[in-house]
Amino acid sequence: MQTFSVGQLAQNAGVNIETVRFYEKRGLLPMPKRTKSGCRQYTNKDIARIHFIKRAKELGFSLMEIAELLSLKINSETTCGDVKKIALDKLLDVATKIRDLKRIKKVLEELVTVCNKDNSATNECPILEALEIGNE
Amino acid sequence: MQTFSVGQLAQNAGVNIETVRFYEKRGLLPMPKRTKSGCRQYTNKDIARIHFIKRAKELGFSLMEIAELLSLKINSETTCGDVKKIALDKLLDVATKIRDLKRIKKVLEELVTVCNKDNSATNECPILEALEIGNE
DNA sequence: ATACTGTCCGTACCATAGTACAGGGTTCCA
DNA sequence: TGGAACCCTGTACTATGGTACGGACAGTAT
Repeated sequence: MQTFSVGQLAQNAGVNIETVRFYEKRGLLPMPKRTKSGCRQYTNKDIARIHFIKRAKELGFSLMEIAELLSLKINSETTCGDVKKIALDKLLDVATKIRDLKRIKKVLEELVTVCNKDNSATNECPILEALEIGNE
Repeated sequence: MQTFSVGQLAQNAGVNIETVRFYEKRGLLPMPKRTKSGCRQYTNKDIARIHFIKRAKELGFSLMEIAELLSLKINSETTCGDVKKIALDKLLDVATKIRDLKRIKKVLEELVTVCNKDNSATNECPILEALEIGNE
């Protein structure tokens, strides 16, 4: 089976070498086999694992949560329901973030629309005023 | 005019005392007047300013950007257009964040829907499988 | 042989947004 | 007059997700 050095793994997986070691320290990557001279030896599984980590990060999981997911995976005593629960929690988080950002977006849009005078002094800028007045 | 100690300001504005001093260090709050004994003396304006900061944070501005907005306000040479530009930039950011999160949400929803077996071992969990297969 | 590249490890550092704490001084009230 | 409660400063620490660097080996190329 093909093996990779840490540099090759990093290249293939699209991360930094330092990041690979960082992930290892954080328990996201298993301690790899070493060559006689002590260099890390990786396989395709490790590339897949880094892809998994990147994908999970895209999905809004923190490294700690990803470590959790990966440990669930290793420890097969846990059920699919456990994983589902984590995903559901995350779904809730994401939904909340979207809701909040939409509110933010709306205010910004209103502000930008109002702010049409390009050369008025800022002490009468509607953005600042709106933010100042708009606090509860 | 009524004045407030740093503790009272923190209380009224809903932040920590340390945060008030932290904001001062970062240039978000002006250096306040001091009593003879050296205690900071704040006014309603400072409360409003912290509300402004909190509001702007809610709107997705970083402390650095907020400092920028606040300095624009003080320095009246700058125009409303400058402020508008910052807000427009932020609007773009926010729109991107919403788009990404929606994508994430969709994937999570699909995953959770698929994951209906509550007692299957994790080595056949569709979420983990989907994440592993789902990398490009 | 020696220079170059890659890897090793540990440590320190980056930004962000604070929080905590040590070791003092001040103010207030009984 | 003494203690509680507040304030002062500066520094160090938290978490997150890495990045950078120094000094030492290893393997390869010319």
